[in-house]
Amino acid sequence: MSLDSKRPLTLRDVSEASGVSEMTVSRVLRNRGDVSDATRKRVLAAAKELGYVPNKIAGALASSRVNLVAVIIPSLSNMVFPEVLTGINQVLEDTELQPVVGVSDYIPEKEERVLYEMLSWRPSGVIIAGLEHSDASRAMLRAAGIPVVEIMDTDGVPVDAMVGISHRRAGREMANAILKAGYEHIGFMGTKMPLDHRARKRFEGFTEVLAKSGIEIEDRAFYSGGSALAKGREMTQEMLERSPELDFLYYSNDMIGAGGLLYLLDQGIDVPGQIGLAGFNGVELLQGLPRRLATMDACRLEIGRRAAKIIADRLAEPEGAHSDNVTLTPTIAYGDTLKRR
Amino acid sequence: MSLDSKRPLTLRDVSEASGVSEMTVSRVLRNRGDVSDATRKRVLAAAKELGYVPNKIAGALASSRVNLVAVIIPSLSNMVFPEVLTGINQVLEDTELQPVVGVSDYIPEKEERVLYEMLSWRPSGVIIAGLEHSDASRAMLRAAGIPVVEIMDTDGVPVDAMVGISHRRAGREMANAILKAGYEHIGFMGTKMPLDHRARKRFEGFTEVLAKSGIEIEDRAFYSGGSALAKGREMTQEMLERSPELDFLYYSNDMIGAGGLLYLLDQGIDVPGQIGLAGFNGVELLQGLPRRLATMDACRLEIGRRAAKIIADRLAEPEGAHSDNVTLTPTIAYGDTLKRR
DNA sequence: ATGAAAGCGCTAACAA
DNA sequence: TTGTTAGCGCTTTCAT
Repeated sequence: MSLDSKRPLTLRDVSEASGVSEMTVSRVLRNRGDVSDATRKRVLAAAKELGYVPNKIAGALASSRVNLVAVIIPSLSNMVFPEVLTGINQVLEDTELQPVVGVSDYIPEKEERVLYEMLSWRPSGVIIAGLEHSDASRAMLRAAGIPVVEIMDTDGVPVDAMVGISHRRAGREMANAILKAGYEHIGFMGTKMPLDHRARKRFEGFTEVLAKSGIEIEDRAFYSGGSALAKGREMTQEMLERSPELDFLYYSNDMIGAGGLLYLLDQGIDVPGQIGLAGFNGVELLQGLPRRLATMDACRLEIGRRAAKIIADRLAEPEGAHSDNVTLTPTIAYGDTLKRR
Repeated sequence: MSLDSKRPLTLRDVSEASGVSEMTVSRVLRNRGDVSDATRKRVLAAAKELGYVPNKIAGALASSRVNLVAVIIPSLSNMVFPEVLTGINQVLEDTELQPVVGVSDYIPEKEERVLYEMLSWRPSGVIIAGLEHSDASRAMLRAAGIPVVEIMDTDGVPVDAMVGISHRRAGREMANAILKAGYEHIGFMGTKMPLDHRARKRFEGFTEVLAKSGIEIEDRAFYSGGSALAKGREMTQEMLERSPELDFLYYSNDMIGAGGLLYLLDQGIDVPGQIGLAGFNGVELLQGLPRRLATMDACRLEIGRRAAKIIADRLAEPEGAHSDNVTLTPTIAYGDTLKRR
């Protein structure tokens, strides 16, 4: 039974309850140094009996070691970032490190605030989405003196390390595949997110390749808010009514692409004969659709794993001359909505 | 420019750079007490110039105040918990409080570990999913001496406060609606998760009502892993081949329900005439489907908001005789897959 | 194998 | 308005 005092328990309480010095209690609780089996047992018993929970704040201050890894991502509400977190978790679970997640909502100022807030807890490392940050944020990252891994994107220069894919290249490859398949009248749909740099880069790579063949995007639409699947449906209908000549629709993410696909199937339109479709991300959801949408994997899980690995390795071996820039190269999944060749 | 030393900056550095005592610097940085405008400016300038980031660890230890709220949820990989987090965030954003998320993967031992880990940072409050926890977890929650809100479920006794819906009632209501609509041969599909107590309670409520009408579930199937949409598809096909007499399928979540719906539409089966369908959660995704699946909202956003509100209020006003048990009552969304009456 | 002393970087409480 | 003095609860370091 625990004493029902209001004051949280301290090492001292355990020390008194077990008749052992605070120092020894501390050693037992951290499995450090030599402690006789007898005292170890007494201490453990006392701690459990009291229901003692160590105070990491005091511990961290004294040891100036904090096993926290700050993870900053733009959003939790599309499946992509949770999957990155899963990857990070998988790797950190085998270490002492604990991820702590902050969300920036794609807003640089908010990212800056969140970063500041997290750095003030003196984490051992930072994993942060994207290569674009405010000057202040970049300065903080550099000044923190801890491993920093920028993830998702490799089209740019990292503060320290980076793990991701080239979204520009992803856009280019999809454009090439589409042209090779013979499509010529292309529409684009995406999110209304000027600050989603990865979507922007994909788009840039995409149009760049089209331009080389003298082709331009013939119609485009952007949405914000609401159910992506429903928006994909609506936007597709509207776009095809507006631009019936289109023979290919490129979506900036799989969810709206799936919405478009469902709409076209509803309408009995021949996919990919009459109209081809492609999305981006390789979300699991697509497996359950009546046809598999063409897409490109964003390597989310792997990115999370590699990033966490870099942090863990650096902390374990602070010496090594680390140059950790990992570019993963996803390939196109043609599915059933993009003619092959 | 910051001095490129390896040692992190301290208040003392700012104090020296600005020629003001540490105490006054501290006051400026926290907007506390009276500080002349002149010194305030000097301090702020010095801090910015150096790129000082306060050390919350030291601050928290000294003040024994930590504006962290521990949030413990079973998973990030279905849309339900991220949405709860959104609600929590919305409310906490207007306060000093910061949510910190831990994931238990539906495993009590892991929940216990995560809780222990989080409590060791001495948060100001805890929001934790579910009412079922290990004895040790419950003991920790009680002993922590901070506000604890158990969320999602209200079928049980909370340690302190709770916010959620009655899943048993949700199951009962759906069963009633199904019976009233005249369906009699019912199949059930769900996740293979003995530890998802909310799904279990819905199922219990569901079968309880059926039993009163002398009806039993005639077939059932459970899945784990993989794309829920795809699993819903497969399981539905298999079940109907096995049990062609079924005229209603009740799914434990909307994703597998959506998979089933897509399958039935593919097959040209009359929904809800020949077969009725219902899921659970009210996920946004359903809006984009060719037919709207019948479902019941889990009130995710509202649960998050109310829980955060309770924590914030208690901390603002530690006196009030709080008895915070909030039961939200979702209603059935009939959609297009459940006959009305 | 165990203990004592000092101090991590900050803030509460009081003094000037 | 500003500064001084004691810790917060632990761990480091050194002694025993």
